[in-house]
Amino acid sequence: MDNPFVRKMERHVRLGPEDRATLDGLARQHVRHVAARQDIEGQHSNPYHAHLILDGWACRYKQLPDGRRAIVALLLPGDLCDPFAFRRVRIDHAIGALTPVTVARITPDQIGDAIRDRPMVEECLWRELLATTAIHREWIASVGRRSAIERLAHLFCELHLRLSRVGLADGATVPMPVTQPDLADALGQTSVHINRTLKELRTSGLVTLRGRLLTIRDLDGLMERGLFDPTYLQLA
Amino acid sequence: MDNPFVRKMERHVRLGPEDRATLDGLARQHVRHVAARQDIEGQHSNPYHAHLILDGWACRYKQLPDGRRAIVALLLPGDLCDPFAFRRVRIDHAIGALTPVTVARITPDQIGDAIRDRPMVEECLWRELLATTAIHREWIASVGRRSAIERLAHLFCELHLRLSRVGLADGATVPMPVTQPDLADALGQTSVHINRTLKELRTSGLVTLRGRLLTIRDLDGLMERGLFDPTYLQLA
DNA sequence: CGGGATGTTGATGTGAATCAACGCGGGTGG
DNA sequence: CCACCCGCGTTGATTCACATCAACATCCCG
Repeated sequence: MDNPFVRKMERHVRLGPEDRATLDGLARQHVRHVAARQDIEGQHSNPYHAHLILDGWACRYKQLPDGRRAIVALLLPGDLCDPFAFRRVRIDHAIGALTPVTVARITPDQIGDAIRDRPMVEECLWRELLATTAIHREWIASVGRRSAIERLAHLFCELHLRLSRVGLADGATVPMPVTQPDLADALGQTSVHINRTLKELRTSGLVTLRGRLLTIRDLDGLMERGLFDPTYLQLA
Repeated sequence: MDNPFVRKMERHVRLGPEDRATLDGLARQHVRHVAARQDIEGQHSNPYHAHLILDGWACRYKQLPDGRRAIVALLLPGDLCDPFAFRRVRIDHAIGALTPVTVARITPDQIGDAIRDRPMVEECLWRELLATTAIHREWIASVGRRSAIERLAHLFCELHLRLSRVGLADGATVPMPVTQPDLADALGQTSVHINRTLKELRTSGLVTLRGRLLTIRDLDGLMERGLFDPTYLQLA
């Protein structure tokens, strides 16, 4: 009865009890565990199932021929790995677990049935995809035009907000179970420079990051530092 | 009877004559002209209409508080400016004309009716949105992990392919009606550096750019230089 | 036939990458 | 249970890709 996807969707659309039950049913069958650093979907695969993240963090990433890795999205509990799976398209990137991950595997048929029974489910899929594109656009702007410290501050604000929506933020403290090399590949930098930037955020009293927990000491200051405007995440 | 959106969609889905007529009808009413450098939608606006680009180039962009501009997408003929308009969401970015642009204005009702009459229309909207996200991801990888020359080469390959799909490429020659400052804001660089990079692509015999026309002298070489893998655009 | 936007080139500056070294911690195998 | 070791975090020295600053050429439009 407690599904991070439902928790997130309830912020945007009005779900009746049957809608909630249907969405919840989708996430109950075929629960699977994936170890950290394992792929959930390989690059250029043609996924048959959709996956909903129930616990843990994953990422979409592209591996360039010479080994460089670009993380193009972070997937948190409540996020759909493959909102396109039921369209049977070949994906252009891999999906990898950054931590141990629990996912629910959903077949195209299940989604089709759910949509037929409860049209609101399709509305949820649209919302989810629109939110994804909004986040993508913000990342493009970040990597293209924000400085190192602005990028990191912006990402922390984004993650704080996204985790709050699914009930995973404990006030100003949020889990941050990724390594500095992971952050580097997500922000288009090196882990060395992430480390220095992190230090700068710490010494300015904005955040502390210890033991895979991020504590935001000054949210307003952090938002200002990252030029963070939360409207893009509130597709309501 | 000649609509760039239809031309693009026919590469992905099988359209019957009625589908084609319906899609074409959407693009026939309320054709509007927008001058270069005018906004089609303002940042943070809450668009009521969807706009389909019939002619000219536009872009999605975000203006940072201090004036920096990030172009997060290029919109070519056949692209939908607001695949989300009929979901009534507030947008998080502006849409601006880069050249004089002709757009078709479409109301949510028209889209709703079209979907009800011809379910294939909704399929087309899904495809369009999925293609958009794939391009977004490629841009994130570009700006994050590709060098200046790789980025520019990659963008030229992308535009060549996208323009070909709507019949706007004349062999290896494609229109490129944007300024170097525009390219700079799209690739996260400065116009000065775009200029030098362009020179490098020219002296390596890969492309020439003159009079708003890009000629690709060596497509294979350009694709290699840009680490370009076209699968992401072929969501078929 | 101007004049402002755009393109081009050179000189110089700098933010972030690279290279390198070392501490630390947690997992693993002997 | 301990020793090892590999990945991660941290810091300093150096390099480099790209930004910035500046000057001038060129194009296009009115």
